[in-house]
Formats: sequence, structure tokens, C-alpha cells
Amino acid sequence: MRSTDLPEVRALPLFESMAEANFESLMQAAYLQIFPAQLELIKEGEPADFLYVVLDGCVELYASWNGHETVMEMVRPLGTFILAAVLKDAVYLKSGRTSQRSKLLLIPAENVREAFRNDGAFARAIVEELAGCYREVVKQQKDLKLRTAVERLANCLLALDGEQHGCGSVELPCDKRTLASLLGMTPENLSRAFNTLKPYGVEVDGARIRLRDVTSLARLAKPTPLIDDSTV
Amino acid sequence: MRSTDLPEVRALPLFESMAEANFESLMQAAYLQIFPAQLELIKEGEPADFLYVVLDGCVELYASWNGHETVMEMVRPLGTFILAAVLKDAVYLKSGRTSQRSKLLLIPAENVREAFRNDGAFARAIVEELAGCYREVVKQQKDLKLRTAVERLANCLLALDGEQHGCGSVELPCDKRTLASLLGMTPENLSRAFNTLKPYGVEVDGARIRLRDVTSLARLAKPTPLIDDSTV
DNA sequence: TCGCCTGCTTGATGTTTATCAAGATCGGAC
DNA sequence: GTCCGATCTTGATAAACATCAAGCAGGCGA
Repeated sequence: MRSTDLPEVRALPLFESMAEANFESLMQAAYLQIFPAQLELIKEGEPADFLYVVLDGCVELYASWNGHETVMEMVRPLGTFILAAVLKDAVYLKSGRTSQRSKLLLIPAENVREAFRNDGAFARAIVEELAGCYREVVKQQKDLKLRTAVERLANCLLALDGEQHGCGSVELPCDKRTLASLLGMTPENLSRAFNTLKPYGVEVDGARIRLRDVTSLARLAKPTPLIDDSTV
Repeated sequence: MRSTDLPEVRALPLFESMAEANFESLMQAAYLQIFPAQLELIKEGEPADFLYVVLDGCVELYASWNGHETVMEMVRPLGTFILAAVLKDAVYLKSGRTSQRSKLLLIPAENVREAFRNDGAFARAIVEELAGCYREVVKQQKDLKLRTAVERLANCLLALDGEQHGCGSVELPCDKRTLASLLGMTPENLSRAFNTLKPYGVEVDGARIRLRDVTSLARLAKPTPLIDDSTV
């Protein structure tokens, strides 16, 4: 574990409040590794051996069933993943692969559980994190069950615009086939959905999307903090 | 707070490990109430004032957007709901109403958060609970994104059969329009989905469903513990 | 520069699902 | 018993979405 990465890990909400000794013993047990793109990190159904922290790059979490595959989440720095499985000492529900060359911190599951048992502050930080994750998934589920594909895309664009400069020019954070899967549609359908949004001022130029009429787009999208605001 | 209900609440995984003093002070602040059927308990967007425990009856959690409504979850005894919102001191993401006359325990949110701050064992129990809830929602999302409506129904029937006697005779736990919404479809479509399953030995008689050929149904449904097993 | 691969788009078609309207069924009130 | 209302089912139609096949770019190595 190189010491140059320690401060940014220590500053994560998940770790900042835990006792120094416990943090050090966690980091002592942890591995810092760089993985190439498209490397299979974890497979759904396998026991959860590590808690992962993404320090650099990007990890795609996906799930499969009956020959189909769907992207569940993209984890960017400084996000963690597979926390729930680690705590419950259960199997992974999602598979994970690097979508680009990535620097990851791997903390052995047993050490995480030990710190969780011994460090009340850590346990409380975990609750915050888990509660946040839970609410995110609930929002995604509302998005899926209550909206059409076009509405999901429209809201996604508005949300990205908010996260980025809010100036009506959005850079897609992943390629379009991944975005389609995240939004629960096929790549073909995403393409058509962009066309459907053209009358609402949405212009596509590769990964750069221009929102010429945010008002009209929002009138279609009807965004609500109870689905689209990631801080609520 | 009547003392006859205390033991079963105390025995819940969420409360069993916390210090007696903290449990008592929680219960002292709590209200035990009986509500009639179809009573609006909470509304999405409102601040989370109470943690709810269902002691008797049944509560339907649902969400709305743009005039549509979808059922997210049915909470039966002895389940709790809105834990994440209470802990984060955030607004409810779901609305809730009693689906029948129900006895509920209402614990003021601030008292829950106080106990969470002061009682490490309680904090750890909360983590267990939240991690379990999180994994349930993830499974539901996989179900929604990877399967068709007929496949979801088939797996739901197999899961109910497992929970009940496992003898191929299933009693639906709610009316069909609610089940349809839970499974992410319209009541009309649920009716047609049952017809589609007829060749697989599924016979409908009101709320009683007979599975005459579980093997053939399972061959269609392709159940997997990573979606359908609520204990994994 | 050329070819080629990859990612994206488009078109044609079929499946899945929702919507609207009408009937059927069941149970309770009277 | 009969009426009534709620729930469910069925049919017709339309919308949403997936699939298959082909075409179109842009990037990159040779």
C-alpha cells in the first residue's frame, strides 16, 4: 500500500471517522493494484472476498441472466463497490470488470468485517454509505417502472447537465451501448430515443450532446428530486 | 406502548442486540397505533418523521410520477420500513398506505438516530438490515431489467411455492392488481401472463394458483438464487 | 492512402406491453 | 333471491421496444 494514496482513501466518508489504528490495520491488509481495461474483477455468485475502492479509472458492474446482460452501475473514483456483500459475507450479486485501465484498492472482506465489529464510528459510516446506496437503487427502480425509455434518457441528460457545467453541453460519461444498457434499453433504441428528443433541442455529436432548449426538454422529462437528484 | 407487544419487537433482528436501556427509551418514545385499511401513512417527498414497524396487517409502499403509480413493496409483520430515510434524516422516497387494518409501531426518527449514535450494537444491526434491503432491491432490479413479464410471473410463482408449502399450491399474498404492479405490469397483462403459463401447468382459481408441472414451469422461469432467493 | 475494425445509426419487421372498452365473475347488502 | 359494485378477464388496437440486417462513419495500423 503506497502512502501517496492513503490520504485520499482516508478522506472518504466511509473511512474518515474510524480510529487511526483500525484504518492502518485495514490498509496494511489491503492491496493496491493497477488492472488493464476489460479485466474481469468479480463474478456474480462468487463469495465476496474483497471490498473494492476505485482510485483511478472506472469499473462497470453488470448482471447476467439467461444469456442476457445488463449494466447496473459505473463506479468512478473515489467510489467503493460490493460493500453489502462483504458485510453480509455473502456472494456477489453483480459481476464487475474494468472499463478502462484502473487503479483499485482491494481490502480483504474479513478485515472489513473485523473493523466493522470493533469500530463504532466505522459502523456508523457504513450505515450512511449503505443507506445512500439503497436510496439510489430505489430511485433507479422508480425510474425503470414509471418512465418510458425516452423519458429516462431525457432525465439522464438533464441530470448530466446539472452535474457538469449546467450550460447545456453534456459529455456522455461512457459509450452509448453502455449508456443504453444502464438506461434499460438496446443501443438501437437509444439512437432512436435521441432522434425523438431532437424536437426538444437535443443535438448529438458523438459523445457530446447539446441541449439547445433545456426548458422544453424538462417539460417532457418532468424531473423530480425523488428520482433524479442523487443527493436527496 | 403496551407491554404485550414488546417481546416480539425486542426479538426483531434490528433490536435484539441493543442495550436494554436504549431499547426501553426507544419504546418509551414510540407510539403503538391501529390504523384502518387504505389509510395514507406517509407521502413521498415528506421528511421522515418515524420509523415504522408492522406488528399486524400489511402496508403497501408505492411511488408515483406523472400520474402513474407503481407498488414497490408489501410490508408484512414483523417488517420495518423507511429505515434508510430515517437514518439519513431525508425525505421519503416512497408513499405508504395500509392495505388492511394494521397495527403499527411508530418510533420517532430522532430517537432512532440517537440510539444509532449511542449504541454500537444497534448500529451494527442496522447495517445488517440495510445491507439486506439493498440486496433485495438489487435483485428486483435485475428481475426487471433482464426478464419479460411472463418470466417474472413464473419466477414469482415458484418463489411463493417455496415460501409456502412447496406442494404446488400457492395462495397469492395480495390482490392481482397489486401483484401486477409489483411485477411491473398492468392487471390486464398479468391476466394474459397467467394464460401464457397455462401450458406449463399453471391453473388459476381466484387467489389460489395450482402448479401442476413445477419442472416445466422452472424450465421456462430459469430461477436463480442471485435474483429469486430472498435469503442470499 | 488504403483497408479494416469498431461503434453507431437506420430501416424493416416482429414481439412485448399498454390502453381502451366491454363483458364476466364473485361476494355482500338488502 | 336480486341488485350492485369491485375485481378480474377478454378482445381490439396502438404504442413501446427488441431483433435482425445492412449501411455509414471515424479512427487506426499497415
